[in-house]
Amino acid sequence: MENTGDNGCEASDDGRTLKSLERSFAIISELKEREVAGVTELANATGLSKGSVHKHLATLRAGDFVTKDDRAYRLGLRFLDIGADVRNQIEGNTLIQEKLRELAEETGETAQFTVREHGRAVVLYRETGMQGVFSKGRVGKRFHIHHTAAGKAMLAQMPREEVQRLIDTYGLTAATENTITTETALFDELDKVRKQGFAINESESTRGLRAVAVPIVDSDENILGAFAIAGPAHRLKHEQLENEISDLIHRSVNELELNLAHS
Amino acid sequence: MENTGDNGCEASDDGRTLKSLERSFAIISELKEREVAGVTELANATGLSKGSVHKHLATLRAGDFVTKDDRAYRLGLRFLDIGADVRNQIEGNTLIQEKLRELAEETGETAQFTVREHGRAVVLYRETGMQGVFSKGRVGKRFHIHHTAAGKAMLAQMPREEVQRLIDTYGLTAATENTITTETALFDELDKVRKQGFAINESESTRGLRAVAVPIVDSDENILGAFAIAGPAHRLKHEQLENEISDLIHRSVNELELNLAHS
DNA sequence: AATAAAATTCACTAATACGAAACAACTATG
DNA sequence: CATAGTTGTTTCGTATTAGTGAATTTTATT
Repeated sequence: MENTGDNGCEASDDGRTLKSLERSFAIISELKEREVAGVTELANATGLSKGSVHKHLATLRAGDFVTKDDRAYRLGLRFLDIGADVRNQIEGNTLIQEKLRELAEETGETAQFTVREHGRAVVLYRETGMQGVFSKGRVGKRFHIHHTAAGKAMLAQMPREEVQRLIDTYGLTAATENTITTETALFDELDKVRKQGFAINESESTRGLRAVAVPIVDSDENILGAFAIAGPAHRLKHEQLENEISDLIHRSVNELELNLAHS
Repeated sequence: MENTGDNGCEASDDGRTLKSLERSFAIISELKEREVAGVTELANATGLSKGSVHKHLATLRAGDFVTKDDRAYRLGLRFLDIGADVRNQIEGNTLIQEKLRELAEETGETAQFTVREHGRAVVLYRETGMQGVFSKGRVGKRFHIHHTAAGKAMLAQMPREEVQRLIDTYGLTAATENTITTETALFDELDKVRKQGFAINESESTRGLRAVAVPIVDSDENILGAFAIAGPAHRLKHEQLENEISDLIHRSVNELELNLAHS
């Protein structure tokens, strides 16, 4: 696995941020990767002293952000508590879940609702159909926005200069040999998406994974997110995605948009 | 709504914790309750200066724990990212979801998988059946352990002195007029639960809500959590819970325990 | 356009987070 | 069973830095 700098926790030395908090983030980050770790291990990983790491962990523990069994520290469920709360704050979340469920049932594949946050695409809800789980993309997972169908669907709704800004900030990193990595290719793709009304992901994030996505916008043209259906390339043929499946998603998105407008 | 001190974020003045981190927690806590807030509002709420709150928010923002639109600060999806990751670390999570789904489908009600963390019961997974959502208990939500069927199911599996310790630490706060609030009543109830093999919640956490729960233990007697079915009292009759539904959950739990033992 | 309010930046200082080392608790090993 | 070797926890002095309050910039309001 290449390090694309995903868990951005480099300490910044300008005086505009709290260093101690950043150190906590670093500890959390390391703990996330390791699932379970001890004080010494984390001290080595972060470059902090054992005593300091201990203090951080003790504080995080008091806030339920970290658990400790014996000498094994883990991340706690407070993150889920807050995360689920944040997720439930978006309007129409129950409706969104219902629609996803319909989609998952009708297609038998995985249906996802994705939003963007900063420059990333984040999967907020996920329902899997009968065909079972073809994972990648668990809830909460953050993707580079140009790697995913949902991401491209959202980008296509954004003004060109905003897309440009995202490119300038985050670049166009590759995930597979199919990933779009040049500006011109991306803008061409977004034009196509805009014309079609849906975006397709042809193994651009994971080899063997296909997906279609349709953007969701409210009456004020705000991008709320995107619905997507994803599955293994051997089950989901390209023509299916372009026809039946994109139609299904469109129908769901339209119904959702209508319902949201009346509330 | 009474303040039971749920979001425990009182600053402790012993030198064993990081004060600046605790202040961040306080800000996060306030932000969670308000959904959206500005610097001044948070400064007033926490008693910190505007400048300081700003610095905290800037740092949290850099870590994707907070988002800012215009002058509106909100909690970010990083919490969901980490939370979902923590949740997925528990063994057999896919199996658990499958079983919940079966249960939700068979009963038409809401099926939940709950674990304990520290003295609380936390809903980790949740599947809703056709009868629709009778909410309370979204994913990640933390309950006082004696308020819920799942909590009582887990307590019944714990050694008496550990239960005692929890009571001593957290007390037996009331949520409704049915909540068990005395030690003797609780221990009696746990005896009953142990004999029956399931726990019932008769409007002990929310008026009009009934639930049954069965504990899940592994081959080493470790308590992994509990499965529960919950729904409105008018749909779920007491006899149903004691008979058909508790049997259904038992079957699922047994299958799950078996599967977990072989891995 | 003018005024008000809120967010951000700045400089200074008191608070405190950090590191190093001592101490305690637990593991492994002979 | 004793001893050496880890690992976690606590203590303490000090350098760092987090916080305050005011100045400055930005955004909203009249």
